[in-house]
Formats: sequence, structure tokens, C-alpha cells
Amino acid sequence: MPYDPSAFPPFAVTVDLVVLTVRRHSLCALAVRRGEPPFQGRWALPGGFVRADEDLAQAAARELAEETGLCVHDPAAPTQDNGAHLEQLATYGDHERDPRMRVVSVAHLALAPDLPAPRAGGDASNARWAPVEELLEQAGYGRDGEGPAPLAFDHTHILADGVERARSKIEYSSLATAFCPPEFTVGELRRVYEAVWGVALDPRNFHRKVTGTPGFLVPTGGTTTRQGGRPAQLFRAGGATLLNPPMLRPEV
Amino acid sequence: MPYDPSAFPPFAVTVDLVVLTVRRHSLCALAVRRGEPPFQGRWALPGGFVRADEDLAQAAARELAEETGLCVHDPAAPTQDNGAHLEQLATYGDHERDPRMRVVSVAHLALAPDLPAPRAGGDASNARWAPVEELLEQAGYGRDGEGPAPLAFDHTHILADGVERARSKIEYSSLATAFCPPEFTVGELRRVYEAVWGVALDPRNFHRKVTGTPGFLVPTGGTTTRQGGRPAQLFRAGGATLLNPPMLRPEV
DNA sequence: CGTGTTTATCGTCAGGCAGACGACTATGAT
DNA sequence: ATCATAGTCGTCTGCCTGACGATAAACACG
Repeated sequence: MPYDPSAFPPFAVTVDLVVLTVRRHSLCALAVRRGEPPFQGRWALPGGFVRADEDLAQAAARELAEETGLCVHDPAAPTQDNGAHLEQLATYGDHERDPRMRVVSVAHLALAPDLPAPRAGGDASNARWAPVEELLEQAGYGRDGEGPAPLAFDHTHILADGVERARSKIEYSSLATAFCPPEFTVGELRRVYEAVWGVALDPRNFHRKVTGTPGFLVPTGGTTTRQGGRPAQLFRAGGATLLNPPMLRPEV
Repeated sequence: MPYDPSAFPPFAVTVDLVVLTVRRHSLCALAVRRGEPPFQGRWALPGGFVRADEDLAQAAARELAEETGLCVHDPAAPTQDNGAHLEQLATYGDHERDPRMRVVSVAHLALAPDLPAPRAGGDASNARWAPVEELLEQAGYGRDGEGPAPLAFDHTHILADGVERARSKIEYSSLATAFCPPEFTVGELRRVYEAVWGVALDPRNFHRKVTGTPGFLVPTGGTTTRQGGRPAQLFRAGGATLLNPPMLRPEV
């Protein structure tokens, strides 16, 4: 079959973002309110069209900066502050996922420390951090008036995939540190694992495990009592990205 | 910013396939020869445009069937013969990856047992199983005449990602059975691991591990001597998809 | 028909890691 | 001073893995 420029249909390509953070001991995702049809007024994942001269990762980083002010953590400069982890998640292109036209969305997963008050174009009422449990549960309520509406489009599905990716990836990588400020304690890191997995972990075994894994944590020498109790050592993320052996998530 | 249908640039969307199999103790990928520019005459991954009324997974399954005759293994009917595993791999959309136009390619990973002689539109000389080692090594040779040319476009990169996905996924899932015929022996399964990882495994420890993992293997009652030596028990893949604890890949 | 080769399968043993949990330490709150 | 809160260090036991010896059942060959 010879090449024919008219042989393929045109698509719109967007990036959607699953931005996760840990606030008050629970895993939260960034949601923005849609200002236009379809799904006007409903909550959705942040995202937007990929521009003609942009790579996919660039577009995702641009959207992330627009929505949160976060810069993407450059792996080449790991000491940089205020950086978020960003990676491609999956691509969603069912042919009727957007009623307007044929849209393929390349979803990305971002992990951020808990700091920024959300802003969507400067309007705080149109962006919020919502517990993922709440956002995912809403998919069960189809009837009007029974709790808030689920996310627009197939965003509930995308969010579920992103959460599952984060849950499994902190098992075998040092990605949980992306949820922490630049300096953090072992207890703070443990609370990240507990929030993401939704389980309680033994503080003593956790401490032994993370401090015994070479390259995971680097002590800074300082201590803090910001969590109360006995002062805790402060650490930075070490260079290791893959944990071997992995952290074990307690089954069910 | 209000919705404007002319505000987004049009993209072409394709699916590309990393089809892996194990032949003669080595991991091989399907390559097809390009019949048209750009990269005319060069080897590439199979793939094609997504049609207007097709979902992404449908398009990938269609391309797979066109190139190999394989049907996608339906998880709902696990006893089905001649089925291949198919999953989305990642999406590649750098803005100059195709010199003709803006193309976003949703790459998929397929794992198939060793049976089919490749065919591309009925022409066997335009499709082949090539050892992945060979295909990936060629990326190092930029000079003309120094071995065959590397794959077209960014397909070497896509192939490397697919191989890495397969290598890591057989650690913690039962996916290695997708490389095997419907009934297989422990030794045949071990040779799959050895080919994909490129290492030698201890037959005794491997046997203990796979037969001791509940749900991984189901004995069929039969035996075979097709590998020579003492007759070996035949197994089918069990229902378990996640292996816990995982198979351990020997380091380096 | 024995003998060697090949592959499969079972057993043993030592080391390492994880879960359960006791004990002690250093802060702030009352 | 006492208590509550968190952090840190140890111990013990069971399980899993890697290393490797030993046996079993087929085929090839003289």
C-alpha cells in the first residue's frame, strides 16, 4: 500500500496529569473544575493540548507548571528544590472518549511534596487537592444528588491507573522521596508509604529497612522535632533509584 | 481560554509493535522492511495508522494479526490456543520523530510463542525474527558498511523499552508463559527466562521456585521427552498473574 | 545389552531478610 | 515531675534463596 497523506484521520493529542501529593496522612490528587463543555462545571484532571512544536514530556511539564507552579525535577540536578517527579503513565484513545472529536490523551504521573496551594489560572476555587479515595469512590455513584459527580471523561480510570502506578512503584524505587521535602525524617517517609498504601507499618522495621538500604537515604547531619517527640535525624534522597530488595507492601 | 476547535494542531496517530518471541535460546523481535520513504528499505517495527473508528488496543491487535496471524489472548478465555499477550508499552511523540508530519506513536508490546514463520503481506523476505541483541547493537554502528543499519525512526529506542519491560515483567508476573506453547515443561519455561534475561539459572532452584508458587503452574498429567532426557511433566499456565514473592533475576 | 549423555526432580544446608515485638532515649506538654 | 509522643537499637524466629549433592528416567551408541 503506497503512502497516501490522506489515508490517516487527524487526531487531537492532549496531555492529562495525575498529580499526587500527601496531605494530612492521605493521598491526594489535583483536580480542576472544567469551565466549558463538555462536562462543564465538573471536576477533571488538569491537562491540555499538545502544541505543534512540543514534545510530549515538554507539554506535560508545561501543564504541570501552569497548574501548580512546580518545576520538573531534573534527574541530572538532584539537589534542586521544589522539583516534582514526572513520568509518562499511559495513553487513552478510545474512539468515543471525547464527544467533540477524536482525542488521544497521553496521561502523565507527577509526584509532588505537600506545599503548594493549588491555583488554576489564579482562581483557587477552580482547583483543589482531593483525597483519591474520595475521587475514586464517586465513580460508584451514578444517581444525581448522591454525593459529588465523578470526574469528567475517563479521568476516573486514568486516576486509578496513576494511583496504582504510584503504589507499586514506591515498592521497588526510591520514588516515595518525591513526596517529601528536600530534607525529611524516616518517620515522615514512613507516613508517605502509609498514606500511599493505606496501611500501617511498623516504625522499627521500617527504620531498619530504609536506613539499611545503601544509597536510599543520606544523612544531612541535622535533626528536627517538627513531628514532636524525640528529635529525628534528617536525610536527603540518595542517588539510588532502584531498591533491591524492594520494600514489601503488606498484603491486603 | 474558551474552546476553539482550531486551537489545536492535527496529529497522525500510529501504533507500533514490539513483538517478542524466543527462538533457539535467544530473544527475538519481529522486524519488517519498509517499502516506502522515509527509511525505505530499512528494517522497522511493524505498525500502522490508527483508524478513525478504532480504539488503540483494537488497532494494535489488528496490526498484530496482519503481521503474524496471531490472535490476542483474551484474559477471559485463558485456554485459547495460539494467543499472544498484548499490552500498551509507551507513547513516543517527539516533534521531529517523523520527517513527513507530526506523528504520535502508541507502542505496544506483544509476547508470542515460537511458531509462526513471519509474513508481511505474504512476502517473507520483508519480515523476519531478529535477535534483539543484534537489533540493539546496530544502533552503535553509525558508519556505512559496518554491519546492517539500525532500525528506522526511533524504533531502536522503542524496542529497547519493550525488551526492558519484558525483562522486568517476567520477574513479578507469570508473563513468561506467554512465550510458551499451551503445554510446556519446567525446563522449557526456564529456557524462556534464560533467553529473556540472558543468564543461566540453576535448574533445581528454578524447579523448586516455580512449582512451589501457588497458581503459577497447573500440571496437566502428561509428560513429554521432546527436550530429550528424562520425561518431564507438562504444565499449563495457572490463573495467577502476579508472582509473590517474585522470581529473582541474578544481578548483572 | 551395558554405558554414557542428557534432562528432570528431590534433598540438604547455610546465610540473609522480614515480621513481631521488647527496651531505651530524647523531646514537649501538663 | 510526670506523661505522651516519636525515634532508635536489638533480639528472635521463620521463610526464602543460592549452592550443590544425589537419584531417576529416557535416548544414543557401541
